[in-house]
Amino acid sequence: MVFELNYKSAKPVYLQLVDQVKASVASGAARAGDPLPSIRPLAEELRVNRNTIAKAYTELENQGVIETLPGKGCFITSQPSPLRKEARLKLVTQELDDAVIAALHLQVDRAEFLRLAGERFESFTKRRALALQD
Amino acid sequence: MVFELNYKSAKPVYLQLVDQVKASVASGAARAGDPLPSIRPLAEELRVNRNTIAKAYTELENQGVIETLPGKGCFITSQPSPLRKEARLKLVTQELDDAVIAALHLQVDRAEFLRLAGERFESFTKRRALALQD
DNA sequence: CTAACTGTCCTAGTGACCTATGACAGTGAC
DNA sequence: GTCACTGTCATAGGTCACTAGGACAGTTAG
Repeated sequence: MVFELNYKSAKPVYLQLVDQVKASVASGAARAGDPLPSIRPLAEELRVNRNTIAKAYTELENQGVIETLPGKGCFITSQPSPLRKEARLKLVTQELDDAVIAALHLQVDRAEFLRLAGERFESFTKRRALALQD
Repeated sequence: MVFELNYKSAKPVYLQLVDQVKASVASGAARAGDPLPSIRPLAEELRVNRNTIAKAYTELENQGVIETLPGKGCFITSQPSPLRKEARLKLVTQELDDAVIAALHLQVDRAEFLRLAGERFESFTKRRALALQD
């Protein structure tokens, strides 16, 4: 797993890590059972404090993306979301609304928006399919 | 313009205001030339400090959503984004990637994702069309 | 057992955010 | 001109998220 941090960003480092782990899982780069990098070495590599990594892992565990085995490490979970379909659609809708608002402010029309949406979805699912071949 | 603030949210109040103004513009509820509420009365109504509203308006002006006429107030701009099409598509793509990642984590498949995307886009454009009738 | 690793808890410093207040400049009605 | 409005700036103080370093408990290899 390769992380890229933007220390100047308004988004806290630990949330950047959360997003990147979730993106890795979505793209298939990380699969159920895969271990996450150990906190201390990763902190040293990224030049941040151990607790920053630990906070990211705690957040990922709360979201059900990873699980912690005491003394052994953190691992990607096989994750069926426990939420009802209604609740899951609502969460995706909120993300889509942000994208729609951005599109309307940036003069991106409906056709182009939907083309991009399909393109990006397939970008992730194709990468996931490739990763599953290994 | 009606604002709803969540004081417990992790998102700063001034950014909540920025998002809501941008959403109003996207939905047509606010149109070019429309005045924004004056800083002092709005601050009193929302029970926040004047500076919090001022910070939101400053951010909106930086983003080109509104403009300030000294001594008169703040107004929605007729806003063609100055960015090149390439740059605008990149920004929308980033928003869409967030939505795709959420969808994949929440077991929302491609068809449903694209259906939602079209539905939400039209939700905004329909409201905008209705607002233009007035 | 020791040693080296795993994640976790506790305490503390920094800075963003919000608040409060006063003072300032530009506009328009009178 | 005065007065009431507009947004802006400077200052100061309080709160909390974020980050940092030390000490701790569980696991595994030797």
